[in-house]
Amino acid sequence: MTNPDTVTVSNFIAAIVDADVKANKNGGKVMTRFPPEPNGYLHIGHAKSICLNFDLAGDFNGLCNLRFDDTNPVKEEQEYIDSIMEDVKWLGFDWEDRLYFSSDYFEKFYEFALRLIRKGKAYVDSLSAEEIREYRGTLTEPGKESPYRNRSVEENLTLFEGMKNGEFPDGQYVLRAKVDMASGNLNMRDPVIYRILHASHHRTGDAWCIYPMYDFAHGQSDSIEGITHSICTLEFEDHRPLYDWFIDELELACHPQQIEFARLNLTYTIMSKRKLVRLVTEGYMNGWDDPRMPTISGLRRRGFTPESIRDFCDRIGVAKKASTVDVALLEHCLREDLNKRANRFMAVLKPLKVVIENYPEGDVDLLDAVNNPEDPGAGTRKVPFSKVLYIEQDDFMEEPPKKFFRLAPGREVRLRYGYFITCIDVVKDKDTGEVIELRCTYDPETRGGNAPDGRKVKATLHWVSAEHGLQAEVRLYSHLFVKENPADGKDGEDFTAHINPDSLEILDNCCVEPSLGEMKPEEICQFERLGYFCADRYDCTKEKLVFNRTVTLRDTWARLKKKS
RNA sequence: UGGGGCGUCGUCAAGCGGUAAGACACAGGUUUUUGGUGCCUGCAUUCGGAGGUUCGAAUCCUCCCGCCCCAGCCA
Repeated sequence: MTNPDTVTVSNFIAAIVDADVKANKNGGKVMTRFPPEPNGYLHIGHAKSICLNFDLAGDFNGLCNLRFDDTNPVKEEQEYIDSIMEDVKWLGFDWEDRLYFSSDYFEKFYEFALRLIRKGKAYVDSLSAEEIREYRGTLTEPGKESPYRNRSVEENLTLFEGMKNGEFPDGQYVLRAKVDMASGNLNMRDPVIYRILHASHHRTGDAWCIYPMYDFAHGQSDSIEGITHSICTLEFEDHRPLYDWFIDELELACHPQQIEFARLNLTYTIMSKRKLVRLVTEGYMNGWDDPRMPTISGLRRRGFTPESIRDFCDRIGVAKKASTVDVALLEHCLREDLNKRANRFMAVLKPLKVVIENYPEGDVDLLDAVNNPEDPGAGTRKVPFSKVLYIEQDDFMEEPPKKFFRLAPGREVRLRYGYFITCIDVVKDKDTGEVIELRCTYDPETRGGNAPDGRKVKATLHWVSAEHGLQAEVRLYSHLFVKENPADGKDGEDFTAHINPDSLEILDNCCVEPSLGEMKPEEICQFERLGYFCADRYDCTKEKLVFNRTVTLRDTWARLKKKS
């Protein structure tokens, strides 16, 4: 809880709230809400909204509710409610006892509708959906009033009750607000506020067969909960006049202020729920929590920390300009967090066998390794060294280019925490010519990694003792799409055409140092020189180690290579 | 051609009439037993454009241009 006087107003919404608090609007109280529809999983765009709403409340001594906007039973499911609650909690936010559902207010909404009908501000329409569309007019032409617009209050009441009592099939009637068919704002052209839906609701079961539309539920829900600032995304800006109209016509005591901000877009991914659902149902992804998904559960499984996501949401800011944030910023926030907290280990993803010819057969040397150079408190561990090791295939080149510092024939390098070794011979497969083994010598004087004579090497390689290493599966993830904005469709292609065929590479013959055998599901770590990884939340067991690559380390060598 | 918004560095984003913050990215340098990290340096004479007001304009006015959203009985 922060003292409002010391709050740094970090965006235009906070500025509005700050001014309202200082002017003692709403008695100086602040109440916000995060209002997801349970029709899909939360993604990082929602995280922006969650952080905004909870932080706004937190910064101004207020509270933030979690409210499910569950007015459309045909699209909503309990599974989504469960996942949403889990994700919000995981992100680090707490709605305490303020878990609400729009469906809890169905009775009240019904009363509100009655009130409108009695005021002559709502009517039951017999027009079909197509007819309503035709009567609505176009962007440039005004709409026409429905012939049923002036039914008597009594007839409206009778019909609406009939709708409620299930006397009519879906689509037979709708209840519409009587606003203005000539408005330039389409939302004001007598919007439908109740439709007949003989569908079972995940919470109210079959109690209702009429359901309110978003516009007739959202603002009223806000009002009922005493929300002071109703934060939503830009596409609802056109709905604000309607939002205000309902609250005014219903003469509700609490009139929340709707404020809109631009939703988050990220490069190389998509954020639309409709598209995300397709990735899942059409089998492009292995579920909503596939580590390539921008969903909260996907990012979590990928190895992201809640702290890094919150930091990201802080840094991107809040404004009204439609924008696309470079995913590199998200990755930067991630690396910054992981660098401080991830313990380091050695893991060889694509093993190349190295035999140290002058190392005694059967000897094992337990070397000291630092767990996290950024955190002395993380301590040290022992790493076994022996005659036969694995190094990374990428760390050897038979004919090294100018700037390649790693191992090559005749060259000396350091094995991290181990010894200096020199490559004296290369063994190749007779048929394919592929390098299958390196013969090296080591310098016993360099134990730990320093030469007493002060001689330097240009590279330090990670390695794992063949005899002691553990076999592991490693899943290498990269950007889901090859195109910066897969959804722009300007090339006439469906967004699925831009899925990165290499977004997942599974390596099942990796060799990792013994201490990694202790990793618990979801535990994060760094594989030195490679990246940050986590033990897969579901698949990693003692018997079968499975690691997900969360993000690579910044790799200046890779960039150099790419340039040339 | 209706209504509602938005245009400040490659990408986000401060700025609110007194002479363009910051972050990411990028480019150099430095440190380093991770080509990681850290540290240092550089990176908008200019704010979509054109006029105008003013001693002074990204900030005020006018016109123009561009982009986004809206014609679900979705949210």
